Amino acid sequence: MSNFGTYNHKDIEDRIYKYWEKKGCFKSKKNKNKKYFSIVIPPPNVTGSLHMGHALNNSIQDLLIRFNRNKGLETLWQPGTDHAGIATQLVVEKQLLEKGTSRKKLGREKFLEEVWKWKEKSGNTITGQLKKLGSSCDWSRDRFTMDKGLSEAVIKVFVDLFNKKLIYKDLKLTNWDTQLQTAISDLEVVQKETKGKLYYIKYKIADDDNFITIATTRPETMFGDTAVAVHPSDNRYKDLINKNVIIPVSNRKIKIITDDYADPEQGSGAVKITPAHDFNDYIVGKRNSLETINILNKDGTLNSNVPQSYQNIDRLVAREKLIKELEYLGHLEKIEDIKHTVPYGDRSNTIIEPLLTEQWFVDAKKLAKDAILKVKKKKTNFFPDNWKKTYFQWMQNIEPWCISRQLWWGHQIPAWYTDSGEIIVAENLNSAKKIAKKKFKKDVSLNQDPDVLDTWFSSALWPFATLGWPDKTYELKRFYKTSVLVTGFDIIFFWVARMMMMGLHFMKDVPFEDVYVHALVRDEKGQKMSKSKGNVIDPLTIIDEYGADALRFTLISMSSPGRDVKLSIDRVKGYRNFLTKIWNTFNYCKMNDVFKLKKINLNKIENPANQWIIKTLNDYKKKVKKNIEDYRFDESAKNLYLYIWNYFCDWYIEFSKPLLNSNNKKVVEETRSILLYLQTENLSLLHAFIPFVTEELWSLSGLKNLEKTDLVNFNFKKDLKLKKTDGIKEIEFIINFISDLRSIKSNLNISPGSFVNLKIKDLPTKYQKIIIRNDLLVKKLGRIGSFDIEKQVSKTGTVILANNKISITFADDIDIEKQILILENKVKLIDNQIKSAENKLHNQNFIKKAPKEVVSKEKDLLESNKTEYKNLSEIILSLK
RNA sequence: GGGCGAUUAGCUCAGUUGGUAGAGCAUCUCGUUUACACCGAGAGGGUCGGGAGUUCGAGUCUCUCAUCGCCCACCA
Repeated sequence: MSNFGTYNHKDIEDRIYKYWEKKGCFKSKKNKNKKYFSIVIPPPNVTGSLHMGHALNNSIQDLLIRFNRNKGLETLWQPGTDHAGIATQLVVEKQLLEKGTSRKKLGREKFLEEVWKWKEKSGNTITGQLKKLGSSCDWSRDRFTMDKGLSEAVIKVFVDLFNKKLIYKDLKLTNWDTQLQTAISDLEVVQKETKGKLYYIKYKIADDDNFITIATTRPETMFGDTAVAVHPSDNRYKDLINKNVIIPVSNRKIKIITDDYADPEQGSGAVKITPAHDFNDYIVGKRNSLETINILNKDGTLNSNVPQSYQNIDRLVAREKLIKELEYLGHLEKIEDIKHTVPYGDRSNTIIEPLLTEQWFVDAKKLAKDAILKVKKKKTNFFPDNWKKTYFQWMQNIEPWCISRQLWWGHQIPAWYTDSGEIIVAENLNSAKKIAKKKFKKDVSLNQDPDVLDTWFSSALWPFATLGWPDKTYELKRFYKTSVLVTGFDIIFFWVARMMMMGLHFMKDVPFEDVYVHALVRDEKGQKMSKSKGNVIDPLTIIDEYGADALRFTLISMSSPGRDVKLSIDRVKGYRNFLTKIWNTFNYCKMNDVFKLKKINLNKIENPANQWIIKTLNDYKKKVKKNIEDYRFDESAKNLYLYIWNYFCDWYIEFSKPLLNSNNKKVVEETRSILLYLQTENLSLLHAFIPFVTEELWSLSGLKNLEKTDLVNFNFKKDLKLKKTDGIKEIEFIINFISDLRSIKSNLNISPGSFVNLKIKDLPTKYQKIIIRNDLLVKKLGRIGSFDIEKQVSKTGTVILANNKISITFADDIDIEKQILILENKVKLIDNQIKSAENKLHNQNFIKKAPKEVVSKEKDLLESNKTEYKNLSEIILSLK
């Protein structure tokens, strides 16, 4: 076959991935270079499936990993998945419900068996999808937050922090999800703006006929009231202080107290205090030694602390019932419509209740100190930099982290209780027993805490636990701290901050040097993708239609710092076209026997075009590499695209055609070698962005045999140093010349394909020589029949080419009028520029204060503009 | 209430110490020439959200206003 056919990603991607995996191409290869490069993957939910956010996140990571692998560094991309406690438990519970059974019916042990089954069944989905994307993780090191090693690490960390009093158990008001019936952390609560009602309720003063009015959005909690507070300086209520009021319906007596918390401006100025069901009231209650009365069951129904007729009714139903009764009893003063925010659980999407429960907490404030300090000292850097502000703001105001969850799926808390309620924390039952025996001097029966840990607790250990901690493995020594963490901003608090705290505490070093924070992927209109809106673009659909390479290149080129990625299919299509273009350059090379060469033979490069393309390649290679190192992936993709399409394809391949066709054997051989070299370089530079198509072309073209390695494990070549550079400027001139000529032809409505004859006047000898030396290129690309250098200029076709007057003899009739018009417009533009430059140069302040280079540049510009103005004016005159 | 960000061509976005505004897509015109029509050549299109200031000079720095987005906190 004379070429490689057409690019079709479907024939390539899966096959190539299997090849890489089978050959173990992603395993890190030990070397003595001090530098290394490592990334731990943000573990996706084990039962999840790939969405655009993952696709972006992993495209970037793979770009970095492959790039550094090609740089020859010892490289590790540590993969793994997360057990996603709540999410996974919910999924399995839903399945059980469909089967007519439930978690509770099965019991803990059986239920966990079901979850493990589901994990085994669906756990490979996300991994398979990451592979489809081309992710070059070292899968032989695949980890799971609930695997044996990680579970042991989790337990060890818990015990250690407990012993250092950085983990403790406390009875506190915590966010309670009444549907999932578990505590959740502050971060898992989302505040939603809601339309609500503000109820004004009259409480009767005891031993008096007067009333005091309190305002509340949650009247049902009045059964838990233990005081009414007014501001000490609020004269309206001066006489009522320390009097008792009677809670309607329940008829319980509570006291009117003073507290600064009561705001005279809000509501009626008197506020009910319900310490067991409101975070502010809880503090007020503590301050005033008030009783706390819990009125809620774990499922959100009212408990036995409320009047009988309200017991076991859901709080929201009870609210309606109570309002009716209050109205009937004459205690309801008025109802106002208000907007306020209501806390919702991020998983269950139900209203969260503050509830007094015993939970386990991490003393985050202490751990945060070092985590703040190390970022201030730039031991870890954020990209873009301003995310560190967000990080600081949160870390400096950090609250105790509630880590216990009343779930079954997760790491069970390694705490045991004696019958008398003593707590023993140990790594397992046996050591707990030993500790207990020592402590109590006898065998005692122990029951393990039924709760599990927040999933983020195990995720926080990810950067060192996956590398083998607490064992002192080679990988832990070699790859911690990791080079960079690639993540979305939505989990800076959930994950990044906590990894910093844990990493610093247990490893005494930051978990990553850099944190690259990427944006959210939105649809092309900038809307968040969501199932309900129906605007979700599934990466797998895109991969199927356009290929993973096209998707990767799109996402990378669109990820500019600090901006959301607005994904459009058109963009993907455009980059798929780019891949086809690359493919076709290989067909071109194949047709010209480039790949028959046994080796690249380049010493002194003689031909100007060949010198020029090597210079261009070197320039862009430098740019692209720097862009990647600066985390400017958008720029790197842009420069690569520009180099390949606009320089390599549009100019160099076109130049190479007449060169390969020439009779000069030396030129032909040199050009072939250059093409072979360029394609080697092109593929190696492109590989990290678009691994599949590049690896395929590498092998098809025979570069694999020539370089004796797969592209994935190829090390970048050193730049080819040019020994002769005299041709570079020549080609720059020729490109200008040809561009101008094409533009003129188009302006004159001359068909781009037709040949013209040129007569050149006033052309400095320097340029004459350039044109003569490169006449093959000029003639071919400029579609020029002949050119003569002469003194006489025919009136009809004088134009400016590359700043020189040149007359053209055209075969066809030409539209002189149009050309005159265009030239006149150009003259106007130049005239404006001349005026502006003259103004500047007449300005003494400019001359004095502007840097010399700027002034001299301005002078040069003025001169060249004046020349062009003169030339153009003459030509216009001659044409008329 | 506190913080962060955005506003540049019809659309999506670049524009890194202040020095004559760029790309891709879309549009229009022309075109089959050693790869590629998923292509080539050319062209049109912007008072850089409004206002003020600093400066010889502002898309870029400062202030202010407007609109939009996000995060945190509060909410009787």
